[in-house]
Amino acid sequence: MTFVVQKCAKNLHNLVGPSISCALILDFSQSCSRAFSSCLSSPLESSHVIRSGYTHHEQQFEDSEGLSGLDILIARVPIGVSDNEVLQSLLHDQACNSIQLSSELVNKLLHKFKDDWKSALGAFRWAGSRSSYKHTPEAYDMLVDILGRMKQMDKMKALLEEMNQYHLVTLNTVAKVMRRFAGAGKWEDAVRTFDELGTFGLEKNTESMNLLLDTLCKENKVQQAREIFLELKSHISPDAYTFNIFIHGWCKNNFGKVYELLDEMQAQGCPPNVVTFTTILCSMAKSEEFEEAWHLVDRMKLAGCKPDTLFYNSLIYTLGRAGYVQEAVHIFEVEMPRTGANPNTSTYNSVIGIFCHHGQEQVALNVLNDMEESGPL
DNA sequence: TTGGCACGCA
Repeated sequence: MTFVVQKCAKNLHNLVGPSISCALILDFSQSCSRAFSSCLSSPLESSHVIRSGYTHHEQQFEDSEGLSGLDILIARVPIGVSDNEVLQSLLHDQACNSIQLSSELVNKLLHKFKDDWKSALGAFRWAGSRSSYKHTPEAYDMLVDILGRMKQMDKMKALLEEMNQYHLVTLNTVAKVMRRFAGAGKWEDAVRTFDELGTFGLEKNTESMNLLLDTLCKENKVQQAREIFLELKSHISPDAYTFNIFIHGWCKNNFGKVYELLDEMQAQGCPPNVVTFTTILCSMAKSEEFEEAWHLVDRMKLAGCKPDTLFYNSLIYTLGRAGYVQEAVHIFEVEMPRTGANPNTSTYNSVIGIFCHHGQEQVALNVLNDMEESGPL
């Protein structure tokens, strides 16, 4: 929701100037808030709502008891001390120890401290020490992610071992651990984690292999991913996901390899699908390789691959960037309805952006009106 | 488990 509001705010600002757009933005974002009020239950979205100034929604959808408990806890966590000091401080705090804990409250607490691993870990240990409370697997996963993001790799590994003792490690946990290792420049540790999957009671199969390969490719270790894949492929068969992960990886630095892989996919009986083509098209548009992009679109048509909304979004964006306004509009107004691909928020935003960029403010406003009346909200 | 969005900030 916040994205829609911000984007529309920007578009409106461009269209009608700051003073008028403020009123429109307020009105529009409030209608968005109402439309999305039923979705406002996660901590992330709630905090966005507060920042936007719509505190009444927050209060409406929070458990009032939970909120006050959360407020007390946050206020009682000392700043700038070790995780153990946080734990000790909370243990000796009467107000905290009379709070009724719930998994929702603990999740919100961890979310609040997502950028402060000492507070997160201290508060997590305190909650876990309460006799009537047992941590959920989700809370463990959140803490794993926080520690990894803050580059506390040893603490993250220790927590993983602790989870393993309680049989709480899932593929989701391992995925977070591998991503955080790779993000910290320790891709070998990510591979090691995959190798040790069996010790967590998990299987090395196509799904878990894809997770590892995706992690490596997203960290620009495509060549390493490729070598690992060549070793694994005799035991684990690849699928369309596997190939598209590599397509994405090579798209960031090597179109030659992308074309090689397209041929390989065909040869291996795993032909390129709409995800494959969308990935490549996006990448070509970003590097302004428009001629290549049109060839790719032709290739997709020849392959009989059915376009979907995300593909059209990418195509509209590409046409817009190449200056083909009429062609982009044609896709939006004719091709998408014809093929039954429903426009989503991004589709509208792209079209509005193209008109704004070409000085056609009134047309952009008309599209915005359509969006409010019959759009994807 | 594959294709995502936008913003502001440093």
